[in-house]
Amino acid sequence: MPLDLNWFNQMEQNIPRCEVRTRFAPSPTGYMHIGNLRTALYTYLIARSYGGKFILRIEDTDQGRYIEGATDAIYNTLKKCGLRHDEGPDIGGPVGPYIQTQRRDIYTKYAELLIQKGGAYRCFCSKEDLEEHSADSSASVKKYDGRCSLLSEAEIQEKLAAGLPYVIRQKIPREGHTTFSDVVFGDITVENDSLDDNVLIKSDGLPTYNFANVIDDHLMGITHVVRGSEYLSSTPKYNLLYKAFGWEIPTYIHCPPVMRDAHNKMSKRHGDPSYEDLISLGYLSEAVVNYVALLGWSPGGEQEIFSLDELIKVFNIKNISKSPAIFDVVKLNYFNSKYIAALSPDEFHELALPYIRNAIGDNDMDTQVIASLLQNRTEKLSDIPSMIDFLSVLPNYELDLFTNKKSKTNPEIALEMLSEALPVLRNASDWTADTIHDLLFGLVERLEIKNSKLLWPVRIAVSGKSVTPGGAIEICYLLGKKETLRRIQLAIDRLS
RNA sequence: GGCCCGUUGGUCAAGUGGUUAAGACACCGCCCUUUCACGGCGGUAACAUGGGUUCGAAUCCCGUACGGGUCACCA
Repeated sequence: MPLDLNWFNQMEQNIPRCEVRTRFAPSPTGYMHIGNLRTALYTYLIARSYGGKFILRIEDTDQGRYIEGATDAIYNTLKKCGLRHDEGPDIGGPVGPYIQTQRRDIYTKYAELLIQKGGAYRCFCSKEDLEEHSADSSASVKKYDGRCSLLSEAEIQEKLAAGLPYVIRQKIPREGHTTFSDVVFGDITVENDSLDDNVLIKSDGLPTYNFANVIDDHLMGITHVVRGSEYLSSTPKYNLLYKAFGWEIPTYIHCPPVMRDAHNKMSKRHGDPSYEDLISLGYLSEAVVNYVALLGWSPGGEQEIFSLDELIKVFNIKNISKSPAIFDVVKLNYFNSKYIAALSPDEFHELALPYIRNAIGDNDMDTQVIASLLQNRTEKLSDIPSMIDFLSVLPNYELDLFTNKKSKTNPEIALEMLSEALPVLRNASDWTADTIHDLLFGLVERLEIKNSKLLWPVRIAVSGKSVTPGGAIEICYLLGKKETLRRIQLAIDRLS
């Protein structure tokens, strides 16, 4: 069947030119892991920093790994992170479709074209044949021996007529070497002999990544290919493909992996958090994005807190690191606490409220006050319940909590102080933080003591914890008069 | 195993032949403080290793070690 050259010309004419175009091309195989998110971020940043376009493409050619709903997870994550795409399956664009399974015919046609150009060939070897061939060689490397590339036209027609299933393989030159240039890693040269005749079109008719990414990147006018460094070793093959088609080679930017420790990449299997996991743990999207940007890239200066817009301004491909970076949740905590502290009181209250309710239930407490006490000491929202659980239920605390050398108190002194405080608080005319403050500080004055000598025992008695958000006064206020008096009385009873 | 790539404090990292080798997190100490935290100040801690090249190497070259990636009809 002759190829329709007009069709190819039309495809080529549709390609946008003369602007920077990048693409994020995930497979819908599950959740968005951190390495993926970072690749998406860098891809977005490169497009935006050059004033170019950021394209989303779904690579779903492996139907066996397809997971329902994964595509939505991708849209949601990109949206929440502020990585707005200019073209994609959901919003269309000039070079769609943007879902690979919908481009099936395109790949088939280009594969035929490539065969005609001598860059590919049909392979009729079955899986069993392949096993046999590799069993021949003692080496552990199983490289296809290319026997089907030697088939005569008559033999091919015969097999085709017989309805034999086949794949289309890339025809790699036996000699010479291939060099490609990567912005991060520099020039890399490999012997063509070390490359395999990989499958381009599978027997189900769908392309492999090896083929689809080259076709799509070209047809979609992608100028900067951003991807993980695991693709470094197959990039020479892609260059050979571009060369066979006579296409311009894009700029490559390979990013080093994000690791869980020195030896392993971040992975769900090891229980490492995905983006979604981090959000549900109470991390702010902006903080995650900011932190992730700094894993494998450095702005050079001393500033570390950057909004997305600021990142666009300072991002530079040249500063992407070659070596893997270990994801450090402790440092993420720091970033998150910074972002939480920078929230307006109302914003924080709104975000924290579900977590506060989780700890205090329907209790009629002033959640605005609770939030204000929490805001500058919260690393992640999910820490909140355990920080304020004492407000609803007094923990069983040890009496030696009353001992504190800086406040110069111990159980004995605590008993004395609480016995003084109880009647004073009982006589409170109303129950505001100001009133409680005045009452307790009046007592401090009367007893001629350091205020911490009184306030430490009171705080322990009403909270039952050595570490609390807020001090004695705020806690008494939140608890209400009745509960405050009950807890102090309880402490006195236990100390007596 | 072959091929490719990497290696600055515990972690993220700056550094591109001459620096007291930044900064951040973490850690430790001090100050502040009604606790913790926040904030402020200070401190401990690094160029994987052996050879070159050079007047001079974290920076350039070679080897070694260690680590990562890849070698699928997965991406």
